[in-house]
This record gives sequence, structure tokens and C-alpha cells, in this order.
Amino acid sequence: MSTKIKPIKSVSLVEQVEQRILEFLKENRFKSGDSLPGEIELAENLGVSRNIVRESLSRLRMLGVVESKKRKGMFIAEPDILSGIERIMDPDLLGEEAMQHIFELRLVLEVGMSELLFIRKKDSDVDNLQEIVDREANDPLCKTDLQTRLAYEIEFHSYLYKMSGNGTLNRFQSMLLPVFHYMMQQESKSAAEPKRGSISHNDLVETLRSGTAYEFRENMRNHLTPHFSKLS
Amino acid sequence: MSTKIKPIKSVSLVEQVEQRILEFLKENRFKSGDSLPGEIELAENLGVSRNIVRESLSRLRMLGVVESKKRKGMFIAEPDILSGIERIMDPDLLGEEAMQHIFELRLVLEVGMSELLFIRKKDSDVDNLQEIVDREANDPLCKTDLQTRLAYEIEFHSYLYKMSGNGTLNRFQSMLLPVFHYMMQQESKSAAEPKRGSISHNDLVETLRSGTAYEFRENMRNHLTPHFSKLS
DNA sequence: TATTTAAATTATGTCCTACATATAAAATTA
DNA sequence: TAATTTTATATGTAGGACATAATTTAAATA
Repeated sequence: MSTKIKPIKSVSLVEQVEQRILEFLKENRFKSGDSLPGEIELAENLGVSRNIVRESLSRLRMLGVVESKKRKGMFIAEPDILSGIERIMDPDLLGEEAMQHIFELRLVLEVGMSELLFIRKKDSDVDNLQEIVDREANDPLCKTDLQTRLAYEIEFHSYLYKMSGNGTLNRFQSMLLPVFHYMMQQESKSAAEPKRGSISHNDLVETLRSGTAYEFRENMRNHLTPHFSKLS
Repeated sequence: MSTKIKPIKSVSLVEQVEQRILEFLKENRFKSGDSLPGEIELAENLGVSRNIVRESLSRLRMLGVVESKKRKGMFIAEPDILSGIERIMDPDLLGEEAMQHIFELRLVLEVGMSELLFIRKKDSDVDNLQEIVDREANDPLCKTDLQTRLAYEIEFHSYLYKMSGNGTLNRFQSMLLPVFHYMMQQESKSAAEPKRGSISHNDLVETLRSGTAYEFRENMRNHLTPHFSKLS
């Protein structure tokens, strides 16, 4: 018997319409603030029901491509590349592989970020980092409580992203946080004694203050060694 | 006169339902493959119309959180954190600031990626890279045609991501590509003569073959110098 | 006339009902 | 038992109706 006939298209109408609208926006060079045709007009022109158009627009709205006001209609808004990720970045939803990838991504980002930090760091930033480190050093709980230690770890590294001066990068990290947190807790469970790299947070601050981007990069790599050594 | 009364919430029903469903999935520890309640049942339980539920599910479907088969109903699918980004990663849709951020992200990734490369590189990978470089060196068009040069540039760097062994990272880069391409063309226009770092692709391959992750990192940083020097 | 108030307009937001379609499962037939 | 047809069911699509909010226009009032 011959092989199954090819299914022409099993793409839902909603997806098709979504693509067509996106194409329409690109082709016509729609700019932020421009207003779109109304839902009924779109539906008529596309030859589909208003329901389909609405579902498509709903997706585009979620991605931040369009916004809608009650009587004004819909208009273009600069899309937010992260708004989609935001909703699903959750250890309870992601699979093991995805989480592993994301964890690795963190390591890549923090080592690679050095250059941006040295281009954009301000003295006040370094001072604030120092404050975090001091607070960590003087907190007695830090020796006994894993959660406390994790909290400082995250606070410190989060601040680095903020210093990068790249808002997208910063937001990215803040939504990757739950995954980091989860993975680090897993690590802590498997290895009873939390391994630490030979480079401390304090060392990193010092490098940031009076070192070079090159030194900071290597120190950060060193600081993250325990995580890297888990990879295969 | 007193200040305006606070608006309780102007979040659309669709968004609320989307959140509630996501919460529902998390709370009940839904796992990949589990089947969801039907649309009508969800609508009844949530006290909203089926339309609203459908719009919400449509968004979740786009994010890869759920999939739907005709008679089977809907079931959980491991969410794809990148599927949202994919659709809107387009220079024609993004703003200047977002593109700048994404371009910086590329620099960060490629410098930070070194460690992964050395953990996962195979000899065949290095050979393939070498082949790309050789092809580039022997292509006469490379001296005259900007597009050709760009194509090789992208082919080379794209392969590095593939070598990282991190599928998420690799896909990420492939969808960031249009932005890279756009930005690099902009750079080429502004600076008539395309600046190049002192480290060539060939040097990078050599480092990859017989050097260390540390050396590769610094060489990559050097290779990207012309891009970094544009930052502020 | 100028200002305030009210009504009509208009697009999105929500709800409802009906039917199409695909397909897993049950019933039927060979 | 195995192949086939039927049936049941959940998603997919359509179209109409009304709600809601915000803008414009018209009316009313000072």
C-alpha cells in the first residue's frame, strides 16, 4: 500500500491569521503608536469570523505587539520579547532538560557579562555590592541556614545583572531566577557540603572596584567552578 | 476635590483566566502528557464563557504549555520558553533599544560560552569549523562583497552555538540572528571600513583545537572588540 | 456665548448557540 | 478474531447579541 497522503495544512486558522497579521504589520512598516484596522474589518478582509481574529489578536496582545483601548481600537506597541517567557518560566512547568539549559545559560551570561559591567559600572554600584557582601559576612544565619545563604547568593548575582545596564538582560535574569533557585537547591541536596569556588563574593567586588574586565571574567569563572564541574 | 477612585482591576478576563489555569496546573503538579479538563468544564468552573477559556488556552497553546487534539482534548506539553520570542524577533517590529540590548546579549553569550564549548566540543566540530574558515579564506567575493562577508561571519558564529550542546542556547541564537544581521549591517554602513579584531576566525579555531577555555574566552573577547568599542 | 450635561457613536469585551471536523472508542460485520 | 462501520465527544469555526468604556457630538443650562 502507498504511504499516507500528505496533510495539506494542519495549522489552525488562528495561527494562520496571527501570521498574516504579523506579516501585514511588517510589510506596511507599522510603527509604534499606529492604529490597526478594527476586528470586524480584519475579519471581513481575511474571510474568517471575528472570533478567530480576536484569538489571534489576543496572542499578539500577550506578546506585547499590540495594545487595545476600549473605543480607540488597537494600536501597535513595541513588542516585549520577554513577556511570553515570563509566564512559563517556572520549575513546576519546565522539564529537566529545559531547566538544565537555562541553568547553563546563567553561567554563560555571568561570565560573559564582565565587559558590560566594566563599561557601565558606577561607584555607587560597587558600594551597594559591597554592602550586600558585608551584610552577608555579618549574618550569623549564613553559616547554618541554606535558605539564607541562597538568598544572599541570589541578591549578589542579581545586582550584577542590574549593573549591566541592559534592561533586557536584567529582566531576563529576574525571570530565570526561579529556575536558578530550584537548581541550586537541588545541588545543595545532592552535595551535603556546599562547594564554593576559591573566589568569594568579596573578591569579585574587589576586582570590580580596582581590577579589569579581563580579571573579573576569570574570577567569575572561578567563582562558578562548582557549578561548571557538574556539567557534562 | 478628592483624588480619583482607584480602579479595582482593569485586567481582562482572558488574562485572569490564563493565570488561573496556569496556577491550576502548577498547584496540581500537572506533568507532561496529563490531560486537562475540557473547555466547557473549565468555562463552567471558572464562571466565564467558553470563548474566554478558548482565548486563554490559545495563548497557552502558543507558549507550548498545552497541546490539543481533536477528540482527545487538551493535554500538557512541556512549555517551550522560546516559542513566544520566535514570532516577534524581527527588526521591523522591535524598537531601537530592544535591538541594542539583544545585540549586547550576543556579545555576552559568545564570550561566556567558551566553557561550554570546551566541555562539549568534538573533533568533528572543530573540523567543520575549519572547513568554514577555509571556505571563507578562499572565497574571492569575501574581499569585495559585504553580504558574503556577513554570511560567513554568521555561519561561523552560528556553528559555535551549535557546538555548545545547549539546544535552548542554540535556538535562541538562531532567532536572534535577524537582529544580529541587521545591527551588523548598520555598523558596516556607519564605518565604511569594517573594523576587525586582531583575532581572526582562524585563530579562534586554532585555540579551540589546541588551546584552553580560558584562552578561547579572551580571544573571542578580542575578536569582538570592534563591537564592544561601540558601546557606551 | 460659554460651560456644563446629556446622548449618540464606536470599538473592544463578553456571552451564547449552532454547527463542522476529526478521531478515539464502541458496535458491527466478515 | 480481525477488519469495518458507526457513534460519541472535544476541539475548531461561525455569527449574532449585548455590555462596557471612552470619545464625539448635541443639547441644555447658566
